[in-house]
Amino acid sequence: MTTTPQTLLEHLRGTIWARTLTAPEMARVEADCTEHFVPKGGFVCRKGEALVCWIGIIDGLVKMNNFSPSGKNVTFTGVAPGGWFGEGSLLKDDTRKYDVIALRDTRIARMPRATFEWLLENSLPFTRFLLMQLNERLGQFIGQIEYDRMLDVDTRVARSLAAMFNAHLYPGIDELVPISQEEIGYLSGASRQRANQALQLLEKQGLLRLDYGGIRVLDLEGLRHFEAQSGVS
DNA sequence: TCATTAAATTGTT
DNA sequence: AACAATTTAATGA
Repeated sequence: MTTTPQTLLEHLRGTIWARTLTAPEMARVEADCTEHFVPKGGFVCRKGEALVCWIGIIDGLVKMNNFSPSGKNVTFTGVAPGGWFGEGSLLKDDTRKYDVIALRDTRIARMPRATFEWLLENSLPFTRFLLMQLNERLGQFIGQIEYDRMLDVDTRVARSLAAMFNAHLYPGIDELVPISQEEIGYLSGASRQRANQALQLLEKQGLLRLDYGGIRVLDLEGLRHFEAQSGVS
């Protein structure tokens, strides 16, 4: 089983955006990126911190705590191995708008801001990747604003998983993500029991399959558009 | 290689 | 939250 990338370099070469870079561009990325370890429960970065890096997840799992301007709306977004985040604040030359917390022991990669901006100016495919990712996030937020019944745990679980797989699935990586149901509970703000219940519902609908220690996504679109059903059909 | 044990994860109450 | 059942990982013969 090839579950986790072993080295920083291997991971960088396996990401979606890296595959579109030229050799010289890739060489600089590999030279500039550094690897860091964050223990379970630790902060990858905190709200209000100065922005210095674009951060990617090599191994482990983190959650982003996003606060809406109104202050109360706390939305959990998980980032799985292969996902990168922080570009929004980097582009706006702003401080971070959220806390990022490791749900388990996690290894992260940090790309210095200068490298990020250099890529942005020199690589069109990289820019295109960022546009796609920003658009995905925007769609998430709109969805959460539009439906005020986002209280449905089933829906939240489905959306959380779909969001993680957007970044993870494309390059033909495994559709199996090693994440325990307890961690899914953390991500969607529910108890483990409730997460289990939601997952079983989603499995019944053929959107995913439950494995020991992991989830296998069968229908990403279905997950993304899943809505809780009020009645029996 | 196979059997036993321990640890982690999951399903249920 | 607590319990039982199941799966994986680890250990030793």
